[in-house]
Amino acid sequence: MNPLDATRRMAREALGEGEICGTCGSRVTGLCRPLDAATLDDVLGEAERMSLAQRHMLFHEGDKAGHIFTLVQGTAKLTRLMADGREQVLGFRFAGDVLGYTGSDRYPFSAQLLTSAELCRIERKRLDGLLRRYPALERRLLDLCVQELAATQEQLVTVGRRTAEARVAAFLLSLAEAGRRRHHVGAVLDMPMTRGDIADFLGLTLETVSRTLTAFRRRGWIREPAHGRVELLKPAELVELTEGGSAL
Amino acid sequence: MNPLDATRRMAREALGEGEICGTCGSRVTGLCRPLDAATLDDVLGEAERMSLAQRHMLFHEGDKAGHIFTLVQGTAKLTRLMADGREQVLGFRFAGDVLGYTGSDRYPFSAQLLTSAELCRIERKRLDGLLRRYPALERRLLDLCVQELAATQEQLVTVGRRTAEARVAAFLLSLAEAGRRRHHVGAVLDMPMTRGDIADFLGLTLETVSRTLTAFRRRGWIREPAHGRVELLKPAELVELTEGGSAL
DNA sequence: CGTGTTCTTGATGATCATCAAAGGTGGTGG
DNA sequence: CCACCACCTTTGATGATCATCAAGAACACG
Repeated sequence: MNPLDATRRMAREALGEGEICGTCGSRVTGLCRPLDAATLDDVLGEAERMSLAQRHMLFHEGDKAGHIFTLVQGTAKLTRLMADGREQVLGFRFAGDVLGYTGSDRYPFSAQLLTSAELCRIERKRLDGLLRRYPALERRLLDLCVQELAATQEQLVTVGRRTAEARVAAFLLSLAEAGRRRHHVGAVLDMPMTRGDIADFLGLTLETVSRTLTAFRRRGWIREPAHGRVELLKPAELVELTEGGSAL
Repeated sequence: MNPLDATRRMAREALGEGEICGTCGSRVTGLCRPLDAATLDDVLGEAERMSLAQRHMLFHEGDKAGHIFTLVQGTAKLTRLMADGREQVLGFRFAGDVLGYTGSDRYPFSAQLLTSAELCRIERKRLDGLLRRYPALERRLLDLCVQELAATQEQLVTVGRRTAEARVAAFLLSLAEAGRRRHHVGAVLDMPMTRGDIADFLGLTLETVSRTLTAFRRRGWIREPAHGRVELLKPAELVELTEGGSAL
């Protein structure tokens, strides 16, 4: 008997919004969130679950876009490489996010895990078939794309018009927001990215990011109880910095 | 007799890729590009054509998202306002582009015309009905969204990791690229945006943009035969600047 | 022709990058 | 279990890039 059958049956039965899904995610987020039982069953039949180690490259910029991933557990960064070797981080992705959907047949950026991760992937051409059969899936993809676009535009404002301190503050707040979306409990956030990653995200150098974080720490605005963890002690101050920032 | 009938009949007959469409665009681009005759007929029945003057605000950030627009003729800028009044230009939009599709019920940014313009708009709830009836439309919207996302990511690289000169060069090249997409003929490009607009797009000040453009002019890389016009005389040099730029 | 807006150009200085080096941290293998 | 090594982080000193302030020139509009 196919080991998937049990989990599929489970999925078909437990399908409330954000419910647990045995095969595709700890909660039904990712692609599958709004699907009805029959559709989900079908989608899961085409999907493949996997565990990968920290630093694994899911795909490289320019690779053939063979799969769409949904991150079940863990964190990843999306990056574009410049001609001279420096990189721009386009964004970070967390549990429940979908990665690698493209219009063209090549990935326009790279995706690398920052932590070990669980994920679920589906072949691009299988997905195309599913999209044809289930318009709800296409709608879901459109919603996700619109959200990503909004987040990227927000990031453009941050990088284009804010001071170094305001950028770091905005980053910390976005971490907290991402935690909230994942129903994260507790005040301490995971921050698995290095200062270099953060710098490449914010258009700064790692030295500036480091200096800014220690400044925040000294002001009592944040706390770093362990490596890869932060707590925002004074979110209001961070927000104010973000808003008032006289950048240019 | 409804004056639309004639144009609709025309549209139904002439429907090759990029063909002329009497009601919705000088060419069938925008939303309607990949639609078959019956669908197009239906969509056009729900749409409304209009001419607007330079500087007209199509909508403001935070407004109720009542319409989706496709720009038939002219240029617009999309902007987000910061708390202190400065603005970030998220992008420029040209003939054939679609504006104002959102996941939420409010526009997340403002749209203002830089030139007088012709456009075609459709009510949001009518569009929703059409999307339900015609999956091809939803697919089209998804493709457009993916393209916008890619463009915004590219802009993030420009603003985050390039020098002032490289940013201006990238902007000029993107203008040329946009011209190409619209089958623009001739070497001289329209550039209806002010130095201030360009600065707000690139995360610079208008003075820096001005200085950089005069520098390019003095090097013989560009020419401005009239206000609101540019010609790229040495695109290769601009590309090199864009690539080699040691920014941070 | 006058007025408001946009553009250009200059002088000055702040922010943040660059270069440099030392202190931590985690991981690996002996 | 400890020691070593690679990588990440912190902190300092210096300077370049680009913002800011300022004023005049060119242009568009009524």
